[in-house]
This record gives sequence, C-alpha cells and structure tokens, in this order.
Amino acid sequence: MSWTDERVDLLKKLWQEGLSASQIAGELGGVTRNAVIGKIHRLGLSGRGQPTSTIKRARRPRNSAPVRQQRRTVTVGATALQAEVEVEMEAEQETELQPVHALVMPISRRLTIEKLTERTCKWPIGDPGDEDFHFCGCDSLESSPYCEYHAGVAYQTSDPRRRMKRAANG
DNA sequence: CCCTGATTCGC
DNA sequence: GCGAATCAGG
Repeated sequence: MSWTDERVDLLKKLWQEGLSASQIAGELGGVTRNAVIGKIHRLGLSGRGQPTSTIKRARRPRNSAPVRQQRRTVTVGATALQAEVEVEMEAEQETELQPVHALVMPISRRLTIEKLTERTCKWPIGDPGDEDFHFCGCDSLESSPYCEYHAGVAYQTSDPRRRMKRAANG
C-alpha cells in the first residue's frame, strides 16, 4: 500500500481525532503503526497534545554493531518492593473506580477490525444494525470479553453478592 | 506483557 | 519518502 491522498487524508483525520497509531494502522489496513507514526512525523503533525516524551535520546548506530541489547530493566530498588507497589496501586484503582462516564469515548471511537480482539471490551453500545452501533473497546480483563466495568455490569444480574460489594465500595 | 509515541537510518 | 527496528516510557 502507498500513501495516496485519500489515505493520507484519513490518516490526518484519525490522528487529529486522537486515535492511536496502531488503531489508525488497523483502520487504514496494509500498514503498521510504525508506518503511521513515520508518516505522521513526515507530515509534521507529531506531538498531539503531550502523549509521552519530551526526552532526548542519544542516536545510536544501527549498521555496524549488532548493539548489545542492554535491556534496561533497571529495577532500582528491590523487586519485592516493586511488586508491592504495583499491588497497592491496583488496589487503589479498584477502590476509586466507579463512573459509567469514565467509559464514554471522548470521540467516535468505533471499533472496526484489528483492535476488537482478545483484550478489547466487546460490550455492545447502541442497537445492532444501527449505524452508530459499536463496541466499548476498552481494555478487557483477561479471560473476559469485557472491560472491568462492563464485566461488573454483566455479573450484577447473576451475582447478587457482587452487586452488594460494588454498592458498598462505590 | 501489553501498550504508547519518537527516532534513526537502510532502503 | 518509506517504515522496520529500536528506543523510552506508561
């Protein structure tokens, strides 16, 4: 595939709408997210708001040396401690999670192919067959077709205890 | 591990 | 110009 005017146009549009590079790649088809990002840069529209970075990396030769893959798993402190922190953070998130509004897509993120797979929430939104019918698309839990919130919704009807627990928490 | 965008550079 | 490989970070 090449960057035709239409494809570039769609690329710009989706990028401006806030879709991630991989999602755009999936939308366009025939390109990888790297290709998308590369094009974004060439078009000079990189830096949407402030995703990540503002960092400066030292350039590094690619051809000559195979380059020792110094996988930086810096683990500054103790691994055990790091694990603890993670658990704590997760617990916090769970406690603070609640709003239905938080699941609302900021933009028309209608899921098409690609991303709608194993780890994306397949909770239907809208009427099937309707033009605006789409899926939640949030990160889904492992071994679950739905995201955290929608999984909870699904279980509410079948598990009263879960409902009570949720009510107590939030 | 999953993901994100950023950058380099051989093609 | 293109994009894979690589990088830094969440």
